[in-house]
Amino acid sequence: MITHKAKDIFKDYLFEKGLRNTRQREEILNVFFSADKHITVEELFNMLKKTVPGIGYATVHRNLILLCECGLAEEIKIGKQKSRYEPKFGHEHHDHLICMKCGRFIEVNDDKIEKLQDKLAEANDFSPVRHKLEIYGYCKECR
Amino acid sequence: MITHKAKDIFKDYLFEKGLRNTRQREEILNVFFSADKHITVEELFNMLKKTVPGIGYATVHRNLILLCECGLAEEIKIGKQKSRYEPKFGHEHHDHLICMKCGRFIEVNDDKIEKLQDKLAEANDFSPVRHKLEIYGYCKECR
DNA sequence: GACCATGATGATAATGATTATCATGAACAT
DNA sequence: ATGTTCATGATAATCATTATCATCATGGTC
Ligand SMILES: [Mn+2]
Ligand SMILES: [Mn+2]
Ligand SMILES: [Zn+2]
Ligand SMILES: [Zn+2]
Repeated sequence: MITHKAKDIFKDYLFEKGLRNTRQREEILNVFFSADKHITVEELFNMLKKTVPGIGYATVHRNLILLCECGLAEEIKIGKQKSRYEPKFGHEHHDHLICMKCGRFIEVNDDKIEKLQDKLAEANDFSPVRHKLEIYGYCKECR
Repeated sequence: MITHKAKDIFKDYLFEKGLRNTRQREEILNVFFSADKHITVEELFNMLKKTVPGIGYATVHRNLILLCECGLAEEIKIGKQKSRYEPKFGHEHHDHLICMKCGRFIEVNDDKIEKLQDKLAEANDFSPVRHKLEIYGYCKECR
């Protein structure tokens, strides 16, 4: 269920930037968070057509970008697949185990790895900002 | 300098698959390995036009895929950038530190991280096959 | 060397996700 | 209620990648 908190974050962001509340934006937020998975623009667009007939593909796309900007979503690009967006409210940083058969994403986190990454960057005179760790293989059901 | 070994690997692969040696294939291999960096199809295409006038873009693209198939190259996709290909002959597995300003790739490797990744996968009933670790930030010259 | 089957090439078009454009409609401060 | 300006939705543009296809070239055979 989508908390009021996420809605507030979005509304505050819109206000700050001088942007407007719209029926579409409300529904995009609702459906995106209720889906609660790594979703493509197209998938979200198709879901939204039921609640907001006539909604445009570009509107969904534009607002996913907006959600990313205010930290409520994150774009995930895997190889050549189309972009996916994951809800980020209340989600800590995590990495992904990606099943090469069924496509399932398992979200994981390992503090030791995170720390070693920082050390590795440091050792190369590199200031890390963010990182992406994806492990491809086969999940329990698929191996 | 490109060793005979890489050429042999390529030729053996072509023979196995019933494919043919061509002037274009020879030059693509030569130029790709002498460039020795993460290169796009377009960049390689432009370099090749000097040695093989009239060479086609599609030919370069097709043969980079071929080089990947026989293990002499690896495709690197970073976000929405166009695909890059890196020579893999004699290269061990490594990860990348990617400068968000100048675009430089620093190749790194950390055994501890590699081992922890396997443990992490194991702990999630996941059989890892390969992985991708990219750390984005700023290099020595750009921070 | 000539011949032939078939893969390779290069020009071009198709594809498809993403992004831009623009006329019209809607939000919201006054 | 009005006006300004942003948002929307339809549509087109973009652009890397991939497919198509007529023609050429390779490598095996005689
Ligand atoms: Mn991580
Ligand atoms: Mn690694
Ligand atoms: Zn699976
Ligand atoms: Zn740099």
